[in-house]
Amino acid sequence: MFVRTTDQRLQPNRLGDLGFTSAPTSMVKLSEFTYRKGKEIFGEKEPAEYVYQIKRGAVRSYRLLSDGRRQIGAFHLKDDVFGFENGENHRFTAEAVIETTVYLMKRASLQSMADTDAAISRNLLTMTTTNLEHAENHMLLLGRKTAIERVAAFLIEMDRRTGSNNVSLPMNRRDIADYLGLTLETVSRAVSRLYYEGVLSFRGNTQREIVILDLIKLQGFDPQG
Amino acid sequence: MFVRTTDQRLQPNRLGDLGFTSAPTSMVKLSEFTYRKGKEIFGEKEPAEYVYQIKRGAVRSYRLLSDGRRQIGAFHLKDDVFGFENGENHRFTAEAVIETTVYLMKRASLQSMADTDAAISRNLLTMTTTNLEHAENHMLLLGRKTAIERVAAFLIEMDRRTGSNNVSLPMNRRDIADYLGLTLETVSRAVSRLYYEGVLSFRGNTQREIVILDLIKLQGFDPQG
DNA sequence: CGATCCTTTGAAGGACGTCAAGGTCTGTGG
DNA sequence: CCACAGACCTTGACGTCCTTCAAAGGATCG
Repeated sequence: MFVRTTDQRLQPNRLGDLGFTSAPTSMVKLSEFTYRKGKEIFGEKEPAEYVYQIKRGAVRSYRLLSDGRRQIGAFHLKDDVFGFENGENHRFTAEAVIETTVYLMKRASLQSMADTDAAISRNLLTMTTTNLEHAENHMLLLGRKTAIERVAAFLIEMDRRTGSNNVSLPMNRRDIADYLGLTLETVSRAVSRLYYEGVLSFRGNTQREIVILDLIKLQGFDPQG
Repeated sequence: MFVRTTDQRLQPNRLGDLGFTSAPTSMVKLSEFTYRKGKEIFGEKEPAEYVYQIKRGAVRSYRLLSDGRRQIGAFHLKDDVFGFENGENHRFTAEAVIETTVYLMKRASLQSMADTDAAISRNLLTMTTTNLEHAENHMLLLGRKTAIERVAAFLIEMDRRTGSNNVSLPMNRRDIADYLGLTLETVSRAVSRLYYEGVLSFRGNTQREIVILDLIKLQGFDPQG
């Protein structure tokens, strides 16, 4: 039988209470914008003028080495907040993985709100801590897990974040590889192996629509803890 | 000639202004404690009762996989603050790398101080952001850098943090390896190579006392940026 | 000054990367 | 509706960087 946990507490960046959707609109001007697939939302080292929340779509945040090697630090999905910086500049480049609509908020407004509202200030700390926890987990993955373990961990993460065993991946194999510190071929081989082991199958006629058939067995591939 | 930057702004966790050393002692009870080499200061998932600042010594923070694979997330050196958690429990195990004396402060005291003092609250956010930036840099290293690049980056980091080209490493090769996502043999080979390339030499009769002879050349091994 | 820990170095193996080819899916224009 | 181009994915063969295994030479400390 198939068991699913519904615990959503670890969902990263879900912060409707940051002021994006619930704050008095009299205080905050809330606009939105749509980016086509592949378009850059902001670049590394650019001034951090806005904070974003995803209404629809998916975003990748990454850094590059001088020779083009890329490390994706996080994928941002529906409702996730991203682009918040404590300092002046962005530390990542953010791009739309697919067509993506975001809510925008001026960082300066958020800062001033935080100065007067201790609750918002605490939320900024909570949000940063959530990002830190994600990065800490990812360091363990990148430093010490094998290819199959990384791919399993990725699928488990996507399963948890979408809250469904029908995982629709917006990103391609190269994006996944650059998130997991692998090559796209190694990711492909790992997914194939999980398919042949009966852990997952594909839906429709694309390899991006994945059905987790056996979450317990999948978790057995990831030695977390 | 040998060039050195004196920019210390990125020094992680240096927070004398957190209340550890400069706050009115009438408000805060400040005690200290000494741990012998190898002793655990706190364990993963334990309640986060105290926040620590290093008076003397060095500390490693790490997480384990079930089969014993270890990822060290950070080394904490003199003046660094560590063990601060926004949540209830520690997310890492912390151990003294060598004999280490720390200042202790009750987390609850810090929390209550933050509630009344916005400056302290901002410092907590800044500290968490500093940790996040370090983790982000480390993800790039673990995901996309080669062995020699990782070791070079590590030596550059230690050089910067100690503010001296005479780097005295408190940790052994295994610790370095577990920080860099490598094996101790690979670290040893990389250090040897840098020695034979004239980038560094050793001081005294131990391999832990390293002299950076050519920081520019060393930086050439690390493709950061 | 002996026991233990740490580091280096060599040799061999393996996991993942690289290179290459072919298949599938999607969108577009005829 | 079909043809075609381009993007994406899989799979195989081979290469390589790092790990594993092993041994020997310091360094440290009782």
